[in-house]
Amino acid sequence: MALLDRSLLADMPLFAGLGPAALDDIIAEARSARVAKGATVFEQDADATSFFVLLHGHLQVLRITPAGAQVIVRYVVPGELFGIAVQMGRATYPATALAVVDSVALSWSSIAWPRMMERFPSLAVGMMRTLGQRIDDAHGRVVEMSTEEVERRVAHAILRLVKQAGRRGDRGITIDFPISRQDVAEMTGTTLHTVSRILSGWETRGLVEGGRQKITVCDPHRLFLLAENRAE
Amino acid sequence: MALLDRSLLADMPLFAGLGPAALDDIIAEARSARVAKGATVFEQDADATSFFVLLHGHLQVLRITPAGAQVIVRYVVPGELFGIAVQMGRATYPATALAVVDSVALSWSSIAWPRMMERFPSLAVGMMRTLGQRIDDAHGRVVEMSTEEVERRVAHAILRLVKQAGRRGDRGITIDFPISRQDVAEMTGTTLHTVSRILSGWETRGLVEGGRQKITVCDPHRLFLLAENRAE
DNA sequence: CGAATGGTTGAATTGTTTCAATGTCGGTGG
DNA sequence: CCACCGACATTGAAACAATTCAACCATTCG
Repeated sequence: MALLDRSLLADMPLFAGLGPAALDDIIAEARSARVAKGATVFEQDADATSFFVLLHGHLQVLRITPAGAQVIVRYVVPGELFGIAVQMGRATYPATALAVVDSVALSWSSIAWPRMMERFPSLAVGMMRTLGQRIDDAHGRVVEMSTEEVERRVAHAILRLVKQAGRRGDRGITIDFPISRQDVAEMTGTTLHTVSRILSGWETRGLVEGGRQKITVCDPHRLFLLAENRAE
Repeated sequence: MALLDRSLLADMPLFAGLGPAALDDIIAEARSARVAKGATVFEQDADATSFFVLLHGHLQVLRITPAGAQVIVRYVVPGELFGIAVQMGRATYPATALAVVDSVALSWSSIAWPRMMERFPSLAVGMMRTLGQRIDDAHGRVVEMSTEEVERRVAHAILRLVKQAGRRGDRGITIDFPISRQDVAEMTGTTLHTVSRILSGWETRGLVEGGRQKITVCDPHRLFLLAENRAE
């Protein structure tokens, strides 16, 4: 495997403002690990022994309710932090991180965090920004679920995924990892049946193109208008 | 008005671990302000010039959508931080804070925060804890809205309010500030009609007692079972 | 090739909203 | 002090969006 290099961290918001020497110090403490598709990096309620940065691949972060229902909290894309339970003052992970494709992550021991933060106080600022961003996203989702009906929620979810992980193709922009109707349902609080009907409807109207665990958005602008409920 | 005293901050998680001298320093920079019932402390999208601690009273934090729908993000109870947009790396407040009863808040200038944090690094840790708690709450709510039907969401919301702001009376535990059916609807993503029907139903069964802008929980345990969907 | 996983689509059902009407409480002003 | 107005609440009936139930098809993979 290639040697770990500070360039991996250089353009992450959390590490912005740190010099090369600092980045070298920080990366010297990191370990990297492969995660096979379908494997978990950590599981809900397990001891939060590490925190992570995704280098390669895509993860689902999901919560499972006592009743057994799954909810996808977010998708992690390369360059993002995840598993930051310690920083949140928690002893255990609040959710499970599952690789949806073969992935690679960098990890640091949780107990290293206080020391890192002491040496580089800007890490605390960056972490608060990250946490703040997550709060904002989560509140945005609460607002969405409170005020919008299913079709528009699905439209917003798809557009978010396209933005994060869209790959341009000749028929439109495709979400760059396998995603099932069930997954979309678990992101939007509905059933796979409803998602299937909605996507079929859109396909008829030329907005998207479906496929097994695949979604291609052919007309992002019209989908956006639909999501915002402005005419159509 | 009474002089500001460090004891106001002493038992807040954010300031835990700071000595008397530090608390004196911090409170010396604070200003206090009365907020009349119905007035706002700050409004959504306004410049985040200050951050706050509630000393007395109760606030609603609400988001308004472009379409005009309101969603109550949370209720602020005495001792809690609010308006911490700067710490989240934002220039503007993401929501509006509205006093539901006459209230008193302590405030600090946003520009004082970096200096405070530099002098007392434990503030950063405490703030990350607070932010983490908010993320957890918000995700919990997303899960709830994704997986539970309205009646149980309303039950959970009422139980949370009772826990935060319940006042023991002879007929049960009453929520200690005026709260309408519409408010409960805006917390749970439903309509005031549905909330009214649900509360009426509960009243018939002896679980709660209603009233104008008033909710008294007579049988918290049975309401809890209903919220958890375990028998009834 | 067979089994498993993912997807589609009709039909029936249901929880919730929408529409509408009416009632009640509390404060304000004549 | 009482009348009236506005805000809050209740409750029926109709409409509807989404779920549930069910059957079936397609694709992938071992």
